[in-house]
Amino acid sequence: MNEQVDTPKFRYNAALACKIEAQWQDYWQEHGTFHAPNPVGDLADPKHPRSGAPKQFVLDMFPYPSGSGLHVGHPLGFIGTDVFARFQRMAGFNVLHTMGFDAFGLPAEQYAVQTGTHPRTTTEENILRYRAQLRMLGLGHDDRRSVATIDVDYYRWTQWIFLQIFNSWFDPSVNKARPIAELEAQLAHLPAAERNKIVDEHRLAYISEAPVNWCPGLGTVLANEEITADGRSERGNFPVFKRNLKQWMMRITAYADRLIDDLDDVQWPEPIKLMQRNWIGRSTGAFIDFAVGEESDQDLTRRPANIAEPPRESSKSAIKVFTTRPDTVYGATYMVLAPEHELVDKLVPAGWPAGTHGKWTTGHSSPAEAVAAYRLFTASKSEVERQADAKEKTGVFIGAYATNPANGAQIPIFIADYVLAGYGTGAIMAVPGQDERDWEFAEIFELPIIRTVEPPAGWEGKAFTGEGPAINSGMLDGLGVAEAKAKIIDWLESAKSGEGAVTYRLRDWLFSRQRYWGEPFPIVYDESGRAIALPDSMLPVELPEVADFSPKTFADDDAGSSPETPLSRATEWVHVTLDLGDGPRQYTRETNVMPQWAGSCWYQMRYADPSNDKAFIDPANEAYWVGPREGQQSGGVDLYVGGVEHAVLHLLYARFWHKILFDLGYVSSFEPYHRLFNQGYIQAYAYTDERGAYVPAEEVVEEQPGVYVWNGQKVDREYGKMGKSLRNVVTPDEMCERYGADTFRVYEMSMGPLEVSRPWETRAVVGAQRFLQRVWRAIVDETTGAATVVDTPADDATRRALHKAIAGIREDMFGLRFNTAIAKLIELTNALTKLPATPREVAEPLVVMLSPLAPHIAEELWRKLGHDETVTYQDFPVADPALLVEETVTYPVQVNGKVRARVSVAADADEETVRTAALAEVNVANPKKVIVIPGKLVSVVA
RNA sequence: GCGGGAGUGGCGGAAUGGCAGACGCGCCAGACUUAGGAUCUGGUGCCUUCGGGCGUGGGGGUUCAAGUCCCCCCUCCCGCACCA
Repeated sequence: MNEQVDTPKFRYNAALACKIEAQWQDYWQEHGTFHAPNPVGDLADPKHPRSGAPKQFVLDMFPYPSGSGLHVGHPLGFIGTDVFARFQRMAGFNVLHTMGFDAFGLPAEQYAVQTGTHPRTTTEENILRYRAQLRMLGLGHDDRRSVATIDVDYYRWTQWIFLQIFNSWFDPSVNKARPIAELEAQLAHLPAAERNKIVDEHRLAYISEAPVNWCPGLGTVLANEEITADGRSERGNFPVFKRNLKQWMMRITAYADRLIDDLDDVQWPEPIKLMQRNWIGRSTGAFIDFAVGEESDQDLTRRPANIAEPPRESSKSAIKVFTTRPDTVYGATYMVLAPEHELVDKLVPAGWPAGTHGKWTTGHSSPAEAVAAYRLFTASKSEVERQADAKEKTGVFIGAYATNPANGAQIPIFIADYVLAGYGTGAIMAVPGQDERDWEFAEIFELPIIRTVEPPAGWEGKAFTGEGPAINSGMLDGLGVAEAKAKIIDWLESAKSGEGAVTYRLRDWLFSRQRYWGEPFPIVYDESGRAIALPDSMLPVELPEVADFSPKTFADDDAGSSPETPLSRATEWVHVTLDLGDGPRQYTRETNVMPQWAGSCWYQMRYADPSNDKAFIDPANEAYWVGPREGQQSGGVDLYVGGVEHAVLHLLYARFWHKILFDLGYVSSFEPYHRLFNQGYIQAYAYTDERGAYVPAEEVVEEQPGVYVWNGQKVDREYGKMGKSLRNVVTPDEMCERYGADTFRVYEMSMGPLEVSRPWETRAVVGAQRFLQRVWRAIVDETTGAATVVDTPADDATRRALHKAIAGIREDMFGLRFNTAIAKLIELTNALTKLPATPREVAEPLVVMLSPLAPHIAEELWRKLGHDETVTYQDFPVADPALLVEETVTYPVQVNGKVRARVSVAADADEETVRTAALAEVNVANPKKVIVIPGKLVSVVA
C-alpha cells in the first residue's frame, strides 16, 4: 500500500493518533494524573491541587467482565462519565472516577464446569483484558480505587456487611434497623431457646423454610426479580417451580415504605422511580375478617408491640381478606380464595348445601370433588396459559358460606385462579359492582351485583371503579370514597372485624444461591442446627478449592428435585472446629453462596476508601464523598450512569443495604445514588441470508434503498443488539486502530443525547476524525509538527464566536449534552479554518474545551502550545458576557406569520426604531398590529 | 388492559412558544491527484410555471406566531400484567 506517499508527516491520522494516545496514557499513569485525594487515610494528599475542594463522585455501573470483551456499545456510558468527570475537574471539583468489576457470577462458573478452568483464572484474565481496553479509551480513572467483587480484601467486607445485617432487626416503632443485641436484651426474661427463636425470626437476614423459586435446570433457587413474567429464569430461560426450601432471606419488605418514600429525595428519571414504586407495590386499605362456621374466638398472639408482625393469617373461624376498597364492603356478595389457600380443605363440607345453584357445582357431585378437579385444572396450566386465559373467569363454589361483617349477609365462597395465593392474604371479598374482574365472575356464576358507589348519570358500563357517593351501604350512604373508607375502617376496628392496613407486592429477597462462584456466607451451624455468625476476626471466609464447580442440575422440568450446593462437597472445609467463645467445638459451614447482587450493593463506597483494612469505609471519607449536602439531603454519589436494565434489581438491593448501614450508623447518607442517569444503548443492524443464518454485517452493502446484498445474495436486515452470534460486533479495539481513541470518543458522544439509543454506523466515524484533523491543522503545521498559532489578537468576529461557543459548551457540558457541545466546537473550528492563522487567544480555550472529549490530542496540542503541565487541571473557560451581545441584530420580519423581509439594526436599538425599520421593508399599508420581540423578530399583522 | 416514553430530511440528530432541519453521515459538483474508500471547497427538506407553495405521525384548537401548549386519533418502544 502506498496510501501515505503524499501524507504530510504530521497529519493527524490513525497512526499519529495511536502514537500520541499511547504516550499520554503512559504519562497519566506515571503522574497519577487522575488520583483524587481523600480527606483521611493513605489516599489523603494535602498537596494535591484539588485537595479539600468541593467533590464530585461520578460513577458508572461497573461491568461484569465477560469473556468476549467490550464491543463499541459498552463504553458509551463510560465515555460519557469520563467526559463529565474531566469537565468537572476543570470546573474546580475534586473528582472521584474509577472503574471496578462485578466479577462473581454464572458465566465464569459455567465455563469452569465445561473446561475445568478455575473461575478465578478466567475472571482475572477477563478483568485484565477489560482493563487494557478501558486504558486504550483514555478513561481518566483513579486506578488505585479500582476494586473487583472477587478480591478477597473486597468480599471480606461484603461478608462483614452481611453480618451487620444478620445481627440486626427492624424495629417498626422507630421504622429502622437496630442491633440484634437490643432485641435480645428486651427478651432477657425469656428462656434461651424461646428467646433465640424469636430473635432469629426477626433478623434482617434470616433463614426461612418457605416457597421459593426453584430452577432445576440451573440447579439453584432464584429471587422473584430474576424470574420473567412467564415464570422462567431470566438467565437461561429454564422453567421455575415453587418449592418449599430452607433458604436465606433478606427482610427488604421491612424497608418497603422507605424505599418508596425516599425516592422523593433522589434525582432519578421518573420512569425508574415509577418502576421501583410499582415493583414494591404499596396498597393502602384494610384487612377484613369474614366469619365462617361458628363464632370466632379472637385469639391474637400477643407480643411486645414493636416486635410483632401483624397477624396476616386467616384463622379457622374467619377468612381474612385484604382490600383497597373497604368502603365497598356492603357490596361484597361472594368471596374468592386462591385455589391453594390453606383454609379451603377445612371449609369444604361433605355435600352441596341444599339449593346450590347448578352453575356453581360445575357438574360435580360433591364440593370436595369439585375443588380437587378445579385444582387439577389450574395446576396443569402454565403461567403463560393462565395469563392468556385471564379474560375467561373460572372457579368453583366450595360449598361453604361466610358472613359479611358489615351487614351479616351469608355469602358463598368460591375458589378461582384469578385470586393469587401470593398477594395480600390470598383471599378477596368480591364486589362486582365496583370491580371489573368480580363483575365478570359474577356474570358467569349469576351472582348478585349490588352497586355501592353511585355511578355518574348516564353510566352504561358494568363495574364502576370511580369516585361517587356511597349507596346501599347503611351507615356509609352519601359519603365520598375517602370518607367512607375512613369511617368503615373505624367501625371494623371497633367491631374487631378488621383493621386498616398497608400491603406490598414486594417479597423478601431470596439471598442464597446453590453456586460456587460467589461470596461464602460467614455463617456456621452448631450441633442444634442454629446459624451462628462468625466473629469479625474470622473474616474473610475464603472460597475453598473444589474438584467440581457445578451445582447438581436436573432435567428442566424436574420440579421435585432438590438443590445440592457445590461447596457441600468440600467436606474438609464444611466441617470445622472453632472456638467461638465457649471452647473448641464442631461446626458445619453454610454451603450456599451469596447472589451476584451482593457485591454490587456497596462497591461505590469501597471506591471511596479502597485499601482501608479497619473498616469498609472511613466515616470521614464517606462523609466527604457521599455524605449529605445542601440540596442533596439523601447524600449519595453525584452522578450514577448505567442502563435501565438494573431499574429494580441492583438499584433496589443497593438502596436497601445502604439504608441498613445508615440505620446502624456506619454511613451518613441514606441513599447510595443521588442522581441517576440512564444511558441509551448502541444498537446495530444484523443481516440474515435465505436460510436465516447471520452473515458478517461488515460485508453487507446496500445496493438500492432497502435492498441489502452480501456476496451477491440478497439478505434481510434486522435491528437490535450487537452480539457475536449476530455477526455484527464492532470492537473499540478496531475503532482505536482505524481512527484512534479520541475519534472514537468524539463519535460516540456526538451521535446523539446520552440517554437515547442509536444505531452504530462505522462509516460515520470519519466525521469525528475530520473534525479533530481540522483542529490539529488549525494549530499545528502538518509538515513540521510545530505550532502555527499567532500571538496577534483575534478579530472581533472570531472573538465573539469563541465566547459564544464557550457559553454554550459550558452549559451543555454541565447538562451532559455532549452532542451539542461537540457541534459548537465544530462550528468554532470551522470558523478558525477560514482564518489565515489561528490566534493563540482562541486556540488555547479551544484545546481546553476539547480536552474532556478528546483528551489525548488536547494534551498533545497543549504541549505544542508551550505548556509543560497536563491540561487536566486547567480552568474550563468562562465566557465574557460583554462579548455575548451582538453589535447588530438581524430581525426577520413576519407578515401574517410568514417571513417576508429582514432588517439589520443596532443591538441596542429601541423597539420603535426596530418597528420603523421593519415596516420600511415590508409593503403593508395599515398594519393591524406590530409585535416586536427584542432580539428575536418582528411580527406584522396585516 | 394499566402505566411510562417516543414519532422532525435518505440516516443519526438540532431547535427558553419566535427564521424548522444546528452539527455529523450519505449524496452531488469541483480542487489536489497516476490513483482515491485520503484531504480540501461549495451545494444538498420536498414541490415549483422560479413568483412562490408545502413541510416536524394524522385531525382539530389556542396564539400575531406551534415541532414545542390544549383536545381527539394512529404507530412504535419499554415496564407491569387478574396486585384485590
